[in-house]
Amino acid sequence: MNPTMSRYSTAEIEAKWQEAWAKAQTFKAVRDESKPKYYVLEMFPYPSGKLHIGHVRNYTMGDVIARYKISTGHNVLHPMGFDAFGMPAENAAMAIGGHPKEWTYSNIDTMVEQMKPLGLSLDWSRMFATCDPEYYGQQQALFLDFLEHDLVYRKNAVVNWDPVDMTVLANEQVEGGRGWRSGALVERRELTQWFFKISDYSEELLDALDTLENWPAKVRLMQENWIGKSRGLEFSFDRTDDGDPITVYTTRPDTLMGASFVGISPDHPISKELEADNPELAGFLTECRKGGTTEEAIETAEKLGYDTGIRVKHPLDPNWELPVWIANFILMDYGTGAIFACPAHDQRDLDFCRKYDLPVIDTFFDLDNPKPVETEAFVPPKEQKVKWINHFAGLDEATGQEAIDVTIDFAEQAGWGKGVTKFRLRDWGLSRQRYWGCPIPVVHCESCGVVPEKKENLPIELPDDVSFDKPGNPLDRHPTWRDCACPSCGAPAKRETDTMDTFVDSSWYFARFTAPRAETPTSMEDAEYWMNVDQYIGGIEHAILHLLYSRFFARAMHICGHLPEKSKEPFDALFTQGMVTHAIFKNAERTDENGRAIYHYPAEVEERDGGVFVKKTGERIEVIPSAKMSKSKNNVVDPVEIIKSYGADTARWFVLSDSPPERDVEWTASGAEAAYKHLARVHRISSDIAGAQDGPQGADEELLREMHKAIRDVTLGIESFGFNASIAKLYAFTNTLAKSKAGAAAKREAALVLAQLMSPMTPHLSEEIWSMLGGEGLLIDAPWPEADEAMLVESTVTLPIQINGKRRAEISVPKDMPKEEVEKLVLAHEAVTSRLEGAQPKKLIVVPGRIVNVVL
RNA sequence: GCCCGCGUGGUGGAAUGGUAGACACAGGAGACUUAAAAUCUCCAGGCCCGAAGGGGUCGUGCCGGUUCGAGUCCGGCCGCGGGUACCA
Repeated sequence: MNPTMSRYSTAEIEAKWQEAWAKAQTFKAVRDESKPKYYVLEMFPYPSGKLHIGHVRNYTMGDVIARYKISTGHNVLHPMGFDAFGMPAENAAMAIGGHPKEWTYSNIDTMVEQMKPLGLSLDWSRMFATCDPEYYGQQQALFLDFLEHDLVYRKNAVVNWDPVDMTVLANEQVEGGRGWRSGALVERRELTQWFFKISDYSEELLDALDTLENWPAKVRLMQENWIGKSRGLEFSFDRTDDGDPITVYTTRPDTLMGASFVGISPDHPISKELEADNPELAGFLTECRKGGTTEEAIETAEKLGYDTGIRVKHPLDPNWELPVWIANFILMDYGTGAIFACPAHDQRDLDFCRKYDLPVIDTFFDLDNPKPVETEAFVPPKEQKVKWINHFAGLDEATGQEAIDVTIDFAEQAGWGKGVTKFRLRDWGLSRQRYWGCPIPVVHCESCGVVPEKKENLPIELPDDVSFDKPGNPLDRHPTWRDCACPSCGAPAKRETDTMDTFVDSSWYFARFTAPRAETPTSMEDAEYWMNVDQYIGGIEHAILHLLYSRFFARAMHICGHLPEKSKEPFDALFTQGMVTHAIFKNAERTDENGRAIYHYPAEVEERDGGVFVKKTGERIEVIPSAKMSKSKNNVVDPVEIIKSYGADTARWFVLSDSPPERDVEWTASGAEAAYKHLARVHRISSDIAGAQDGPQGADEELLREMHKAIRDVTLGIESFGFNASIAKLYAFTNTLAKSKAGAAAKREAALVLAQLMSPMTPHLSEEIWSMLGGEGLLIDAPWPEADEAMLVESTVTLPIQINGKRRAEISVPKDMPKEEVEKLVLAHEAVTSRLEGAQPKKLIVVPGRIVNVVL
C-alpha cells in the first residue's frame, strides 16, 4: 500500500505540528517558581551515526512521560545531548581514515537529523556533546576540585598489554586472550593510573540504596552485591623462616581447622620478591599474567599453583605447618591478596587441592548425612545448622553464621586476629591511554612532580593535528602538545597524556543540563530549581557502573559545592527499559582478511530453503539468536525507513505497543504497517465525527462510561510505565467509539478525549484531530482529562464459581451483595448441587467481588 | 566462574495469589467490488465429545512444595539474556 494516498498524510501533519510547537516554544525549559518542576531524562546516546530502534523506544518512553507531565501542569525539563568521547571514533579513524572529531560531529549532525522528525518534546537549546571543549573544560575544573578535596590519587593498576602493538587494550579488544589487531597473547602489565576514591564511599553508597524507593529492586540488589560488604577475620600466619608474617583475610574463619594451605596472589609482594632470584617461579608468574584483566577471564582460567617452599604455622597449633602456594585465582585487589584455603567447604579450593594433591580436612558435617568430602565441597547456606568436628571454641551444632561470629570473637579475645569489614568495590581507575577523551589537567614537572593545571588555563584542548596510522596514544607522540610550563615553578614541563574514562563524562551530564552554558560546572540556582532528575530512563546494562559512578560523582560534586545536598542521590526515580535485541547474522563461509568474523545487516540476508543466506552472494549464515544490538555485530535496525514510510507517530506507537517497557524485545518489522493502519483508522473515525450532524443521543451514557474507564486505565498505564497496557486500552476504546450509536456531541467529546489520551504516544495525529474537532488552542496546552468517579461505578459484577479450584460456572450479582446471600446463591446453583449430591461442602470461600470457591 | 533478570497460543504479549490467553500481528471465513487494494463483519490455545448451542480434558520451560486456589509465592534443575570494573 501507499500511505501517502490516504487522507492521513503523516508528512504534512507531522511537519505542521512540529512547526507549531517550535513557534510556541512549547518545550523550552525556563525556570518558573509558580509551577512544580519535572525533570525527565533518558540516558544520552553515543553518537554512532545511526539512530537505532532502541533509541526510538527509549526516547519515546521519556517523551510520553514528559508530555503527560506537561499536561498535568508541570514545568518540564527534557534535554538531550551526546556521550561523544570513546573508542569507536578512534577505531573509525584507524579503519577508514579521517579524524575522530570530524567523525563524531558529523555523526551527531546525522543523529539529530534523524531524531528531530520524531517530534520529541526536547529542549534542543540545551544540547551539548561531551567532546565540546566547553563541556570537558568544566569537567577538567571538576577534576581539579576533586584533586583539591582529596578525591583523586595515583597508584599502580594492571592493564591489558599487547606486546606486539605495544599498546594498552580495552577488555573489548581482547578476544580469547589475544589482541584483536595483532593476534598476540595479551599480558597483564602494571601502569601508574589516576583513581577516584569511590571506595571511601562504599558504606554510604550501600546504605543510601535503601532510600531509592523508586528504583527497580533488581538494580539496588545488583549494586549491593557489587559493593559487596563482608565481615571477616584478618590475621597473620607466622613463617617458619624469618620472613614477615603473611596477613590473610577470610570471610569463613570458622573453617580454620580445615585449612590446607596459604595462598597468595601472583601480584603479592612475596611473589614479586621471590620472582627476582627464582627463574622457575618467574616463569610461572609470567604464565599467570597471560590473558586479560577481566574478572571473567581470571575466574574461568585454569587454576594454576606454585609451591613457594615457604612454610607457615597454624595460629591455633604451633606444630601444624602449612605450605604457601601462589595461586592465579587470588586477586591482589581484594582483601589482603592472601587467603587460607579450606577445600572441604569451597569448591574452587577443593579442585585446586585435588589437582596438587593437598590435604582435605572436614570441619563440619551435614546434620542428616555426615560424610567426608570427596569430589564435591560441602557448602551449605550460612543459615543452615551443621555438626562441627573439633571446633576450637567448643561448638557442636551451630549455623555457619553463628560459627563465624564466635570465631571472630574468639580470635579477638585471644589476640591473634581482628574482625574487619571489607568491601568488594574498588577505586575507580579513570586513566585511559587514548586520544579521544577528556585530557587529565595535570602537568609533570621534573622538580615539582605532579602539578595540577591552573583553572584559568582550562580547557586543556585536544590537539587536532594527530594521526592514527599506528597503535598507541597519539598524544604521547605529538611533537609539541605535551610541552608546557609548570603551573607551580614555571619551568618547562610535560602534560599528562592520559585522558579520562568516558564514564566520567556521563557521570555529571545530568547536572550540566540544568545550566548547560554556565561558566562553572553547574549554576547553583539552576541546580537547586531543576535537580533532581525526577524520572531517569535507560538500559538495564547500566545498572551498576554508570549509575554507581553517577551516585559517587553527585556526592563528590556536592562536597566541592557544585550540587545541593538533596542531589547526593541525583535520580529520584529510575526506570530500566529492556533492550531491543536482534539476531546476529554471522557469515558461516568466510572471515575477513584478519581472520575475524563477518557480520551482516538484517537487510542483507534472506531466509529460504530452511536456512538463512546472504542475498548477494548466497553464502550461508549462522544465525545467533537474540543479542543486544551492537554496531560491531551489524545487527542494528534502522528506524528512519519506518518514519519515512509511515510517519513518526506510527514508529512511536509501534515501539510502545505489544511489549512491556522493561522487557527486552526481539525486533520484527511486521506490525509497523498494522500500527499505521490503526492510526489511519483513528484519523478516519475522527474526521467522520467532525463532519457528522447531531443526531439521536440514545447511547451516549454507555460511550461516556467507556470514555471515563479509558481515561482511568490509560492514565494508570502511563503513570506505571505500562505503556503497552495503555495502548491496548486505546485500541479497545477506539473500537467502542467506532461502533457507538451515540449522538454526535457525545462522540465528539469522546474523540477529543481519545486524541488527548493518545497524545503522549502520537502527538502529531492527536493535535491534528484536536484541531479538526475544534479543540481550543494546542492540545499540548490542554489539561489532562480526569475520570469521573461516578461514571466508573459498576452496579453488577460477574463471579466465577470454582469447585475444588476449577471454574465450573458463573453468576451475576449486584456489586455490594452481602457474603451470606452470595453463599446462598452459590449453594443453590445447579453446577454446585449436582456435584454436592446433598452433602455439605467442606469449605466455602467467597472473595467479595472476585470469586467463589466451593471445596467438596 | 560469580551477580541480576527472563521463559505464557503460530507470533508480540494480558492477567493486585482469584475465570489463563485481554489487546494486537500473522491466519481463516464472509460482506462490499467487474476485479484487486482499502474498508467492514465474524472465527480462532491443543485434544476429545456434540448437528449445534454447548460440554469434557490438557495446558504458562522442567521437577517438587506451600495454598481452598499458583503464570504469580518457595526449593531444585534446564535454556536464554544483561553485567563482570578499559564497549557505551
